[in-house]
Amino acid sequence: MGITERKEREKQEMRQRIIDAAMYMFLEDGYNKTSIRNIAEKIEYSPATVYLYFKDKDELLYEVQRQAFDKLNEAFLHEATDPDPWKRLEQICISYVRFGLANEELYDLMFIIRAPMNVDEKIHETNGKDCFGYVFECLAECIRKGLVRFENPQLGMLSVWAMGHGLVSLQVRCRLKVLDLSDGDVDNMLNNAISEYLRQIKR
Amino acid sequence: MGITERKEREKQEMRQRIIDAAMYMFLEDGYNKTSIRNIAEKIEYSPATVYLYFKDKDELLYEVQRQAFDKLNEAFLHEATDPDPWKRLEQICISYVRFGLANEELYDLMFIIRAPMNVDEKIHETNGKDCFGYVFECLAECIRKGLVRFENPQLGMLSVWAMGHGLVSLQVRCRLKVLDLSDGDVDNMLNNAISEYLRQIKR
DNA sequence: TTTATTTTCTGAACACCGTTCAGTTACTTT
DNA sequence: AAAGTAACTGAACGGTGTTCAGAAAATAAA
Repeated sequence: MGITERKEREKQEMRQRIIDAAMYMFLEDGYNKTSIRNIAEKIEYSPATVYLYFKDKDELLYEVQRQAFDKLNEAFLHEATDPDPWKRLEQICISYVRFGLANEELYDLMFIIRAPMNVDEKIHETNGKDCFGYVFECLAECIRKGLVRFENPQLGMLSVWAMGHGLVSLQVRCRLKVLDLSDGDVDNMLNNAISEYLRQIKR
Repeated sequence: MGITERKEREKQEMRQRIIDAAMYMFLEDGYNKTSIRNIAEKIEYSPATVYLYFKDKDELLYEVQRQAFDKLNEAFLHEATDPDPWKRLEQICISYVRFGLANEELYDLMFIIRAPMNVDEKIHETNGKDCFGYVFECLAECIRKGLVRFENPQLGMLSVWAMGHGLVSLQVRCRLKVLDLSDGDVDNMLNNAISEYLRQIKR
């Protein structure tokens, strides 16, 4: 009988509607300023209903995060496709920084926010794994072909990621104001910094 | 008459007592989990009293942050004193990362947390300015003496800072779990990453 | 010393938050 | 139509940052 299937489908649809509303609100106001009540209001349900589909706010955030990582992965698959691994690495770095600066709230809940990483150990084995793998594979190939001044791919990965994340997160959290630059100059500076770094790690 | 002076002194003492309690609680439980009520309880005053000395929670955080930056500056003045600017830069980087990893909650409210940077534009002109200046001066000297593969001191500053901050903040916010390393290995990896980076920017 | 004034402090409240649960409503099965 | 199940909600709990009228304490004036 198709009735249970329809029910299941409806359940998933409801779940997705909540996720979409959460995504919308998180992007609009950020994670902390968005309440379950806000999300419930947006989909015209009671706040309690949200808890029939998600254990708590963190689990909801986790689902939004998953979709955010899909979005970053998509960016990689569109903007970082050069067959030459070194050029691809360059594209990845530029793509990563661009993504972070263009989607500050999304970047925040992917890489900065505290919450969801404490939910469950196994979350790290899924969320963001594709993105990580894509970069790691590229970097490993660069190392194998001697295109880069790293020997250990894990160490290289850490270094590249730290630079990208450092640039984005300092900007996203307004710490670059001490540099006393105009808005356009900051963007330039960030791009220059990533280019400079790439030049430095190139063999 | 010394009575107004004593009053003023007492007011400052009270202020400091609140700051100390806040610092203690922030370090213990982090900024978000610490409430004004907790802080008030610690000093055995009513929550409302806190608001006689601080406009809001952010202003209180701002004062704690100021003392945190003093602490980092002290670390620099103790651990990064080599007369050779390049060696001093190395010491600064190592000192910075060590400080971040050893004082996660402090690092959090200095460089990661969102709140206090929105309080007032002029805050950035004071908090952390000393630390920033210390690093900047050192880097500028390195550039003047051609010890480093940078030309623009601002760009170099951004790069060095981004790397240091990237390493610390990824670790502090548990994003390095994807690397699948044991705790000791992470520490090693972070140290190696900073050494590797220094090698790469050295002329 | 007693009264008046100023300073310091607090209890209670406001509007929010995440979360739970008894009880209502809507749907499905008999 | 009645019984049973699934979906939903109103109201509450204990928490949050913050405000404010009024109590308490310290100082000044009489």
